[in-house]
Formats: sequence, structure tokens, C-alpha cells
Amino acid sequence: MPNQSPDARHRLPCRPHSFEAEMEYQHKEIEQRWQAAWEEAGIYRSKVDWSKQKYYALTMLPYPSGDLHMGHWYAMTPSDARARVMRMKGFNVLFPMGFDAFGLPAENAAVQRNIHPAKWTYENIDRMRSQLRSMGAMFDWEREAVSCDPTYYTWTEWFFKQMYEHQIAYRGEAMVNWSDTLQTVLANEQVIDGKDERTGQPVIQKLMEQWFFALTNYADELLDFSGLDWPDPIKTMQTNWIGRSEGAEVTFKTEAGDEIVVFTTRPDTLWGATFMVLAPEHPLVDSLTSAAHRDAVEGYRVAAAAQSELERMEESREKTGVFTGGYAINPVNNERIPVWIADYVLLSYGTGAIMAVPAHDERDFAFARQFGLHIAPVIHPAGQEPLDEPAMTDAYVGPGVMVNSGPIDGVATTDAKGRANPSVAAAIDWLEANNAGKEAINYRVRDWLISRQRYWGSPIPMVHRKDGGVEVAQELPVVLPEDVEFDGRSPLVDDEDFLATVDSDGNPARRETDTMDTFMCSSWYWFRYLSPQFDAGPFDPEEAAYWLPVDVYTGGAEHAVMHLLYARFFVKAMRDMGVFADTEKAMIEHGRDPSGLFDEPFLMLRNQGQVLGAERFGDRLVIDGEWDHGRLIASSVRVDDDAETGAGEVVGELMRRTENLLQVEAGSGLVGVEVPAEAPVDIPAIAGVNDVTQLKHHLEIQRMSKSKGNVVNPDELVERFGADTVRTHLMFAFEWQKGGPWDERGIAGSRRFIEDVWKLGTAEYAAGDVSEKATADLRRKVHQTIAKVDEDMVDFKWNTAVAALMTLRNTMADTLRTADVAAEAWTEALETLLKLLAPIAPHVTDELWHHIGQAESVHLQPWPESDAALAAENVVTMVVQVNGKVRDRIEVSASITEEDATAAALAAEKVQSWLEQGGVRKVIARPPKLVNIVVG
RNA sequence: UGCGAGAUAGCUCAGCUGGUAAGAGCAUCUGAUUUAGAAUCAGAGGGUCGCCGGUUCAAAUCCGGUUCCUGCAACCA
Repeated sequence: MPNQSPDARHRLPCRPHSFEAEMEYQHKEIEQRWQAAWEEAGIYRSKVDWSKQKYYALTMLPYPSGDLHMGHWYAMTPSDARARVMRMKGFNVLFPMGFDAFGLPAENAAVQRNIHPAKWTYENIDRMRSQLRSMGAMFDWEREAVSCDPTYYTWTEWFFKQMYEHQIAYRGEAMVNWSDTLQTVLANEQVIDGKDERTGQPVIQKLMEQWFFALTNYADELLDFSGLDWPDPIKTMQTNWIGRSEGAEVTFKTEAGDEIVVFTTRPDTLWGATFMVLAPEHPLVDSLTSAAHRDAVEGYRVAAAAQSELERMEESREKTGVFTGGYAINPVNNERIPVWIADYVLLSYGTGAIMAVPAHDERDFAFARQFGLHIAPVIHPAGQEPLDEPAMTDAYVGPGVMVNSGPIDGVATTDAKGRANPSVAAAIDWLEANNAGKEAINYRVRDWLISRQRYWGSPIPMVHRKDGGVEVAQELPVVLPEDVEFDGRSPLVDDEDFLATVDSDGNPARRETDTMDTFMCSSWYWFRYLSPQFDAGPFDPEEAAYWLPVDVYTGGAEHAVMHLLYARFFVKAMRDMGVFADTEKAMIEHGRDPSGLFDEPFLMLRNQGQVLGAERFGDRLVIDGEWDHGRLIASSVRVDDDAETGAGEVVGELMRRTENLLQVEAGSGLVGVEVPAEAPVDIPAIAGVNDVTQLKHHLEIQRMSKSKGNVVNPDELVERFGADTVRTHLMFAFEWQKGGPWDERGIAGSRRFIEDVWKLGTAEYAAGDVSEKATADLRRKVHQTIAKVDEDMVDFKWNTAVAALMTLRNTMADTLRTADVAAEAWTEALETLLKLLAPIAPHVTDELWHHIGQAESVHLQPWPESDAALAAENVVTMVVQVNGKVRDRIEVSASITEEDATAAALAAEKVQSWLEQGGVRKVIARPPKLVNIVVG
């Protein structure tokens, strides 16, 4: 009810060009105008200011694949909102953006569309920059870094050189993952289930000489997450990936005198080792194999090599393998044991050879039973009869006492790992005393393979000398030649102009043609953001001294054992190579203590989930029954995915269900089905008695992808609803860490919310009959909302923060109608709403902020603080229960004592009749919320 | 198979350390407005909190079991 109250005069519209004409919410005009205004005023420029507390907020930089998709919006806008909150809280916030611009898709585009990778990449970057701008994020564009730019990859090469000179980068021969389709090798971390994690292309194992980084040197340090505020799943994934296990290395000798070293976590079971198994590719297989077994061994090796990792894993768990004909000597008891090869032993783990203890290892047991090999129990199970070998159906892996184990007989064995297990400790001591082995730690993680046989990457700045030596190129950077042709292979390998160079002695030499893994570029990009133009080093120590380390990092969890592991390794290596020496000096000069600041890149990490496309499929149902007025009354319902038409009265997919009414797509159209309570519902996948509510109706969620046609284009949504609405909705519709299916219809609600805020902000509030209680109620609501929103936003709980703002919206909409609060309280409520919403919906809030007469941007305002006294409830409704059932409610003071609460409850009107039924046995008082009276 | 998360309205979710009558947005329905629809406004319906058992004066919440779903790792010696 707008009117001309004098109270409204303190809110003079100060932007006549947008408000006088009409009070309609024009998202497009508002957003474009404010984006331009912010840029012109430079309010998002972040500069070193030692008088202010810094906050480095980072979000994973995108690969310029073409268009910004929903995932980018989902990942970045909450990160932006969080950075804005921190800024309003008084921190000097750096929130930069850039592009991870090297990579295979650019080369594919070159082959398919005959466009140079650089051109393709930079065109995409241009497009994505403008799309990023449409988000209205507070990116500081003057700090942008693009990894494929020579001013950037100069320093990527420089890092490689440092790594080489510090013996962290090395060239070595190893079994590596080779993708024939991609024509390159891949790091272990980038292979999932035998396929390239990006493209799903299969890989095979190949022995090749490649460039590696000695990541395993840092394995132990990488297991230490102390001081890091990271999600547990990520820490677990990295820990599992690194895969530290404690045990011993034991040396076996073959009859020919060769040594076979094995790693085992159970050296205590050595006396039960009755055979050995080598990986098919193990180098000693040749010399071990006897003439009689050579054909079989060769056949097995060839078959194993021809299989992709994927095929190996897809096979059943049935063990395969062949005997080499060779024997080794068990060093603890000098027994002669056969040596087999089998593909369940992996060359890439441990030493590629195992001692097999079939009695106490499930895999070895299965193998022994399959091939009739000897099984020798050496543990007497705790509290059981001794193991009877022929009767065993499984390996025994539990605790007990060592038997048939010579010097360690009688020692207890427990479930503990490593030396904490008495039997393992005893075995290690014996091995070391007898020179047969030593305590050892094995890691599953391997060194980081960084060579790629591709063109569009940072060149590895190395030169192959004529004399066979390798050395760093004379001049950095080694620049990628631009004038090249693409046919699917790297054009570098036959580019004479590129290849020909000279070594440090002036002799003709050949350049390395491999480029670096693009994860190398992204392992240090947040340093480049600090000073993207700096040319005396990878980053300016003065900037680094202030901004480092990154305070909060946001991005996808899929990088758990790739980027996030490499980045941690990289920083530790940089620290050890002295790259931070100048930064440290600068820190000390500015009075900042540098200790411990270069051990980890990202102090806090938060992962967003994924926005999925909603595609819908329901159970396929077979329904029998009777027709009644065009509707089928079911006598039975059965789920059968393979059922064909004709198998029942109605066969089809369940599209919709409301209570017991089904809508089934039965080929000819939708059929209505009513399922009476007595009709049996059979769902094979769910055991027991099923009912109609367990039927799955048409809804399936999955990744958005072009081929599935379920991609939602953020540009269109921004056009229709505005960036503020899209941002708000992305933060409201999902639990950020979890993500979920995109529902096209839901966004209208978020748009309505923004429009309601618009209405509140543009309404003329005129106080009528001011009530003190109403005023206090509104202020309480406001201060409760501040507390809730503050807590939620700091914690990335966007959905509940928006929900809290929506309820404040509801309260304020009521207030606008009742007009019973003091004008000051209304103004406080409105200003608070705008400030709290500003990080989420930056444009509309700034517009309204100016509309209510403020001159400065809402984004430069201090974050509201909750006044606990105002937020506290002073009068509350106390529940009076009798025997746990609510019988009455009474208004009491929030600070009521237990005695008063009890007395009030016993005096409550509606409980009297219950009190008469029996004596009061007990009174449980929880002032001020509840009193429970137990009677009878 | 192991580890983790989860199961609350038709959908997506909130409900913190047990305590009022279980909430929000969307969807649905009714009414107003409209030639009609959309939009808007007013209002309504809809939940055995997966299932079984236990602890308690009191359980969606804690404990045990069970089913289902989902994420990650998967022959790691």
C-alpha cells in the first residue's frame, strides 16, 4: 500500500535514468549497466596493501573448450560470492581468472577443421571471457594468465629446467600408458579403468623412455595433511592413491643365481611361501624359463601384452598363469619353490614379483587351488583348531600364532600392520639379522610421467646431443613453431627447423620433441596470477610475499589425484629448489613470518558437485487387471525390463505416479492404471513384499552432454532470467558440494524471489500504527537472518543461506502490508537484505542500493553483523507435555527458571484433567521450551 | 569386495548437539483478475520421516540390524 508518507523521503531515487520511467525489473539493462560501472570504477582491482589482511580466493581455471557451460557457472559463481563475502568482511581479496589453454582438443580441432590450435584456442578464450563477464563476477582481469602464451610457458619451461637441475626431472625407461588413438603417453593419474580419463580412449602398456618428475620422493610428505582444511574424501583419495604400505623386501635367488626381490607386507608368512609369481613382463622371466615351458610362457606373455589394461580388468576374477619351469630358493627355509608368471601380478606395483603364501592370501590361495600348488599353513588361528590344508576353502587371513615358521614359531600375529604386528616385527628382525631382506615401505604411486607426444603443449626444453647425452636447451623459451601441418601426429617430430639446434659445445644437436603434460601448466598458475607481466621470474616476490598462500580453493573433486596432487608436489619441490627465497626475504622485510607458508599451495579446499541433466526413464511394467471406464484396475503389477507388448493387459514404462494411480506409456499412448491395495506389486530388484510406492517412475539424471541432448545453456538462461537469477538459482537449488539434476521449472521460483526483492526495494514504506512488538519482531528476524546467512556463506552452504533470505523476504512482504514497524527498522531490514544478498545477486542489489539513496556500491559496504541481544527471543512458547504428548502451550519469558517453568506447567489450564487421573510421578523441565509431566 | 555419503511431500532439498503441531522452493488443486491463456494475487491439499528392533518421560534426530540408492577405490602382494 504505497502512499506519500514523509517517511519515504529519505529514499530519494538517485539514478533517474533507470527508475523514473517505470519500476519494472529490467534485468538485462541493469546487469549490463552495472558490469560496465564496476569495470569503469575498477572496484574489483586488487592491490597489495600491507595495512589490510589479505585473502587469496581461487577457483579452478577453465579449459577454453568453446563455450562456458552450466558447470562453469555452478563452480564459479559461488566461489565469486564467497570472495565477495570475504571482501565485505574487510579482507583485501584477490580473485583472479585465467585459462588452462594447452591441450589435445585444440589439436583435434586443427585436424578436423583445419584451423591452427592457437587460433582456435584464442578465439575460444575471447568468447569465454565475455561469457565470464556476464556472470558479474569480481574477477580481477588485469591479473589474467593464459598458459599457452609464450610469456607464460617460458616459465613452465623454466620450472622444468629447475626440476632437471635439481634431479627431480629425469629421463627413464618404464612401462607406460600409451593411447593409440591419442598418439601419446598418459600419466597414471590420467588413466581410469584402463581408459583416458578425459576422452575414454583405451590405453595399452608399453615400454618407453620418457620424462618423469620424482613425485615419489615426496610421497611421505604428501600423506601429511596437517594444517589443511580439505574435505575428507579428497584426503582419503590422495592417501589411497599414494598407497603407502609397510613391510619388507625379501631377496630370493633363482637356481641360476639371479636375485628376485619381492615386496611383502607379511614377511612373517615367508615360511608358508610355496611358490613365486612374476608379472609377465618381469625382466627375469626369460632367464628363468626352461626350454620345455618356453612356448607356453611366450604365448602367455604375448596374450597379456596384447590385452589392454581394460580387457585385463574386464575378465572374470579367475586366475590365469603358466609355470616357467624355473625354481627359486626360499631364503628362510631353503626350500625349492616353483616360479610362475601370471597377470594378477602387476609390474607397476612393488617389484613386479611376489612370494605366494596361498594359506594366508586370498589371491594366492585361488591361484594355488587352480593349479594344484602346495599350500602350507603357518598361522594357527586364534581360538580355533589348527588349519587342515586339504579342507581349506579360503585363505586364513585372521590373527593367531605363528607355526611351522622356524625362528618365529609361537610369536603372536594380529590384525595390525607393519611392525605393530609382533610376527611381522619378528620376521623383519630375523631377515635383517640373516641378510635375507630388510624392512621396506612401498608406495603405489609412481613418478609423474610428464612427456606427451603432442604439439599443443609447453615444449620440454631439452636437447639431445650427438654423443648421446641430454642437456637443457641453450636458450629459453623453446618456442613452438607456428607454421606447421596437422595430421593427427605431432608435427614437431619432422619439423627440421624446429629440430635442428646446437648443444652447449656448439655441436649440432636435436631438440626434444615431446611437450609437457598440461597438468604441468596448471601446477603453478596461481603464482602467475600474482604478476602475469613479470619477466624476471615466474612471479614477483613482492606480490607473492603478500598474497601467498591461497586461502581458499574451489573446484571439482574429479581432480583429487591429478591436479590437486600435482599442485601439492609442485609447491614442495619449488620450496626445496629455493624458488621462494626472494619471496621469503620480502616477507621478512614486511614483517610477515614466512615459516611454513611454502609447504602447501591451498589452505582450504572445497569441492562443488555436478549439475546433471535430467533424463527420465521409469520402470517397465506388466499389468493385468480389469478395464473400467477407460482405466485399468490392476489385479497385479510386475516390473520386467525385458517384457514385450502382449505379456500382460498393459505393458509399458511408468511415466508418472500419484499415490496408487499410474500413468503408463504403453506404445499407443498414456494409459491410466489404478492399483488397489490388495493387488500384488512385484519388483524383482527389491526383496520382500513390495508396494506401489516403490515403483520408479520416469526420472533419470546423468551428465549433461551434447549427445544426450540434455545440455542447458547458461547464456540462454541469462538472457531470459538474468545473471542474478541464474546465480541465485544455482546456489539455491542444490547443496553445493553435492550438485544434482537440473530442473528447468525450478528457476522461475528464484526469479520470483529476485522480483520480490525488487518490489521490496522499490516500495515506498510508510509506517502506519507502529507497534513496538512488531518492530522488535522484525529486528529479531533481521538479526537472526544475519547470523544464519553469515554462518552458511562462510561454510559454502548457499542453499540454506538463500532459503533464510527467502524467509526474510516473506517477513518483509508481510511488514509492507501491515506497516506496523518503525521506519528505521524497515530501512535496517531492507539494507540488510540487500547487503546479505549482494554476494549472490550482485547487480540487482547494487541497483536497489543506489535506489534507496546510497552513493557507494553495496559491494564496498561492510558485512552486516548480528546483534545477539536483538536476535534473542524474549518471549517463547513453552510446550507442556503429559506423558510425552503435547497438551498445552503457554507463553513464558525466554529466561524462565526451571522452578517457574514447572510451576507454570502444573498450573496450565489444559493439563488439569490429566493431573487428576493420577499423581505426578516426575517432571522433566527443559526451560524455556518444554516441560513434560509424567503421571499415572 | 572395501571405504564414504544418503534414504523426510509428486520433484529438489532443509530440519544443528533428542523436546512445540516436521518446513522451503517447484509442481498440483481452488478462488480472484483475464475473452482465454500466461503472469500476478489469495488460499488449499499432500508426509506411517526406507524397513525392523532397542535406548528414553520424549526419536525424523541416538544405538543395533536390514533393504535400497549413490560416490570413490578396485587382483596393491
